[in-house]
Amino acid sequence: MKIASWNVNSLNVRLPHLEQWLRDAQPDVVGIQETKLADEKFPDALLAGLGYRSVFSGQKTYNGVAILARDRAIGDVEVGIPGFVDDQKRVIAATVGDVRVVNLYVVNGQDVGTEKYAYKLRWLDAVHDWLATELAVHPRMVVLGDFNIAPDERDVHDPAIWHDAHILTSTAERDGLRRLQALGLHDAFRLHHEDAGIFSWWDYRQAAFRRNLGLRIDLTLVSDALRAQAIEAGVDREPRTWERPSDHAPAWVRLAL
DNA sequence: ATGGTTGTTGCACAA
Repeated sequence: MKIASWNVNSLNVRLPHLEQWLRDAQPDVVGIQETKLADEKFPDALLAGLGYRSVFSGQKTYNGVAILARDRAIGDVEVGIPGFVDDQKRVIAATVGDVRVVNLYVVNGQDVGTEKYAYKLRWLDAVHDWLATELAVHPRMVVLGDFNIAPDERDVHDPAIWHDAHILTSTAERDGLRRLQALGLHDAFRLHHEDAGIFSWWDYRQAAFRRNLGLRIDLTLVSDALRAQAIEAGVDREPRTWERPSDHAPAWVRLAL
């Protein structure tokens, strides 16, 4: 069972890339972020034609998340963080087979010290408390998404720029991610790779992709109960080479299920 | 990064 996460940065623009990538990569489950589509505009019929059921929670212009699944029903769909009032559509969870899939579009946070940064930290706290209770109900869980946090120095191209006072790498953000991991959620990529310099996002500016000036901020976390079954993980750089790409590449994990 | 690029019921703002 191959499970992937991809921030498509507008599903309207990237739908041809998504179609191509579904054919190439053959994922069983995909969490999509930044669809930027209201629910009535979501291309569920088109995706069904490609063999994927979909559930989604979106809004125009910003945010928007979805879960796609092939050959398996999608059940128990939950949208948002219970008890956390938020107009921004950043969270969707559902059960696929016997795996609980939680798809997160983590707040970017703009800059350390801003109001958006404070919202990011509050939001991470709320996700932490929610997932702590969810894991008790659904021990077989994959939490994936655009985390907008690079876990450690191996996940940034230049630690002198991306340091403890910088957005996406600040100490408080990394502590927030570590608290999630401490619930028993393991970065599947790091279960199989120790190397630095494997990234999932490259800024559109400064020819960052060509120069591999990136960060690894798109993650697939597997719960304790699934850890031994996470047999392979990686980032698929290829869609980032295509014409008019998303700034993110798909991150994936393969479970022996 | 005082820079730069992409996306949007766009023309400023989010990333």
